[in-house]
Amino acid sequence: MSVQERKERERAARERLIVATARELAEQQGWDAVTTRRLAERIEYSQPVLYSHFRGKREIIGAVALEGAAELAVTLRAATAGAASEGPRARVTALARAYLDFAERNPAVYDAMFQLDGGLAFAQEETPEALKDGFAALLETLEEVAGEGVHPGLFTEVFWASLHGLATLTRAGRLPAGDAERRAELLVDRLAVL
Amino acid sequence: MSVQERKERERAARERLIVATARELAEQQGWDAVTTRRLAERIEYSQPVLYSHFRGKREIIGAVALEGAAELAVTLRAATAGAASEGPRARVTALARAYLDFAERNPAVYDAMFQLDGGLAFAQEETPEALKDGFAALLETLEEVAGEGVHPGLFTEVFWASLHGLATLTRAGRLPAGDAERRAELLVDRLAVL
DNA sequence: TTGATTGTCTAGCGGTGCTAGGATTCAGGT
DNA sequence: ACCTGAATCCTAGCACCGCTAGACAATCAA
Repeated sequence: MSVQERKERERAARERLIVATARELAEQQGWDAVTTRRLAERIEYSQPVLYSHFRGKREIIGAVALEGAAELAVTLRAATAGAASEGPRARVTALARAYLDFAERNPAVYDAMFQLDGGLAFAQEETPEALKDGFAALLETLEEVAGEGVHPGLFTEVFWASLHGLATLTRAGRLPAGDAERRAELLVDRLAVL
Repeated sequence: MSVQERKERERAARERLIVATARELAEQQGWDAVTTRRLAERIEYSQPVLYSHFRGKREIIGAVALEGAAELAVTLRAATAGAASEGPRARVTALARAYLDFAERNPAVYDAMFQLDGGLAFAQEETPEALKDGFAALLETLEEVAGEGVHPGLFTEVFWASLHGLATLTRAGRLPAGDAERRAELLVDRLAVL
């Protein structure tokens, strides 16, 4: 029994290594640079080993996305908890800032989650828990500022989409980088009902 | 002279053919299916011909993006002009609807403009006119609902980013498809100052 | 010790964007 | 009408991609 368990541990460790290496490489040089060859070389195994853990590159992206979603949820909750005693407005501002900050600091992970195809299901039954939890973290803070007669889930979707638009357009150079903070403020001011 | 002119006309026609074919292929089967080989085959020339018109695939995407930007500007102006006499609120709603509708109807073109790398400059001096004009079309309608003391350009950026977020997340399956209309309404309600 | 199972690798397939260099066509001068 | 040089276009090939078949070595059960 113990031998099997050790093997399973080693296998799990290698899988974590693959995901961590893919993420690292993507953050360093972009997802285009994450090829199966390079990835295999970095983990010091041959290419086919990757396929004994994941169906393909897309599933590796998906794994990075899940990891990122869990981190994002933690980050958002920490940010709103930090502003817990300062009223709803401060909480929402902190939430928006934390979200945009996460997207800026982890562009490759953010892409894996929301831009690339990681083969994950969204907004459905079979959506992975980590993703649902990320959305839940948003909802927890936003439901109190949704406004009367507005469905909190719907409001969260709109708020999230707006943040997502800001994050992606800013990072893709479609919006001037300097005014990011002012845009976020304006968004919070208008969307949140205080 | 006339010979040279004819050649130049033919060359321009072929360039239009390349862009139109790339766009068509992208809308039919996605940008992944737009390979230099397939594209060359469809226009009935060999691959290297593409490179006598464009530096590479990225520039072809850029050309499609410019075409799309011009169309988007026309579409948006037509939509707001159609609601010209119905007050600012109707105009903004028409604008938002037209934008989201464009993104939904022309996903490949929309991707070329805002998701993919077409090698274009944004929000800068050397930004192509078509892109500036697209932004101008948004601004024309939105500046009157920016609210007092809010810079119209900044407000337009925020509004645009929000629409962009809705468009991309919806199309990528990250948001449930059914409630698109309600989300758009909520967004307009909150952002526009009437 | 043997035989089967598991794990890993080498080698290779069909595809990608892109380009060097040769063949062909054609305009313009004699 | 013919030659010549330039412009045009294509064949063939490079290095790389994601992915996989099949050989080989290591490990375990009997």
